[in-house]
Amino acid sequence: MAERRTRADAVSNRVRIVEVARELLTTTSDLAMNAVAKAAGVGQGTLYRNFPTREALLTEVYRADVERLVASAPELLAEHDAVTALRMWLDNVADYAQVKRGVLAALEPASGHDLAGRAGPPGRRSGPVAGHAEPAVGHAEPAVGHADPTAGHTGPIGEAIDRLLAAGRDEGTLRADVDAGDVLLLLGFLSRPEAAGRARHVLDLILDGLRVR
Amino acid sequence: MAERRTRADAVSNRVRIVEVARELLTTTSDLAMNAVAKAAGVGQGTLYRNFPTREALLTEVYRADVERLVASAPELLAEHDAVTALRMWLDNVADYAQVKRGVLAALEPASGHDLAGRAGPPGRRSGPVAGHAEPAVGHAEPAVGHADPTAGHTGPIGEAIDRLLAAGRDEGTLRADVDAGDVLLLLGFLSRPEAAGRARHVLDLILDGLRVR
DNA sequence: ACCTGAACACCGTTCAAGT
DNA sequence: ACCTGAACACCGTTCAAGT
Repeated sequence: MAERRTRADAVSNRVRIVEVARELLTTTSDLAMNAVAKAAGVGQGTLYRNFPTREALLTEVYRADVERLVASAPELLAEHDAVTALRMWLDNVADYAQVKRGVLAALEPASGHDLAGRAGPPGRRSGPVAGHAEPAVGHAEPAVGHADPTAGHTGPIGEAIDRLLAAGRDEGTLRADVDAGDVLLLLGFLSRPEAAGRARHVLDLILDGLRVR
Repeated sequence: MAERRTRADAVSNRVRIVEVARELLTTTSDLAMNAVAKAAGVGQGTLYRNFPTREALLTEVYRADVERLVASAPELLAEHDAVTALRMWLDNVADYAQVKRGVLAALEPASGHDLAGRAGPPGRRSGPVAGHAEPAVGHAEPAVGHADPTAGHTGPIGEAIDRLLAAGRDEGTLRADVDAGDVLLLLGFLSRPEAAGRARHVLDLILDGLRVR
């Protein structure tokens, strides 16, 4: 008797939200939550129940792309040496960042709003403030303030990178003191608009720094 | 008869705004304009006349630090080879980014809001939308869409970097195909909170990529 | 079980009116 | 000449009330 079927309208709402969001992102890269709700023809509450954070929504929007990207890493490793595979994979990421204008940008931490208090006397103040769902690509759990031990769960993208790095380490062609977190930090430049024409070139520099001398 | 003295209250307002902003930035890294005006005890209009954009305000807040940073480049070059000088200079930048939490972050493009229209029937709609003053550090004039020719006026920081790069090029120790824009893009990682413990290490990787093999 | 939309607490920015 | 602050057009997020 468990596993009750979700209502049909609920399902269609969810997919419509994602579709609309994807479409809006081709134009705006900003993605105002209110705008998504309006464009999808649902109340804000519906939007928020389905996607408690903007990250959650973006994760869903780009899920297929991220999976493709992740899946390509072992495929490239099967046919090329690690350095070449890494290079090709990074080019894929760059292309992806190019096309999906603002994906990486949209997934950025969203800054402030975590000061807990605001000291507001009037109003609601009930649930937890928000709480960062896992981002689809790059930069997981900042754990603000203290450097977290166990360092790095960086999500599926991070695992793909680690696979490429490990292969290079085994070959002796990539530095052993580099992990996915380092690479993700370096890749952050792709989210900047100034990276437009230079992505390839900067990737050259990065890759050069990752190789053993 | 030109050069009329500015009113005393105007002057004190301006310096108070900057002081207050600097202080707020030690706590928040967010810097809401309204909050600055309130804390400084001035109307929003006064704030905006003095600093038409958030960048303009931040530039003023960090002017002294930026100048120090820029001035240190030739000093380092006088006493060390180019690679060492660059390395030390980058360490300085990292320290700076560490202490002034959110400087680089605060100076980021601020994303969207440039779609000109919004198609709003009611309301004002008068002056130009905004217009990006020059940032104090990193990433000048995106010129969204087209890769601008003449590539790179990257401000004083960019010039300091170019000086360091040129020295290395002359020595034959730094790659000739790298410019300040590349380095600024790579340095962007410093603005991410995840860079906290790893800044030095990632700088190692970057520097390695900049050296001739 | 799911939905809507008013309501709250914020933003940035402008501009009429004051001194 | 400079200032204030109300006002406008947005945000994100929550929650009472509906179906």
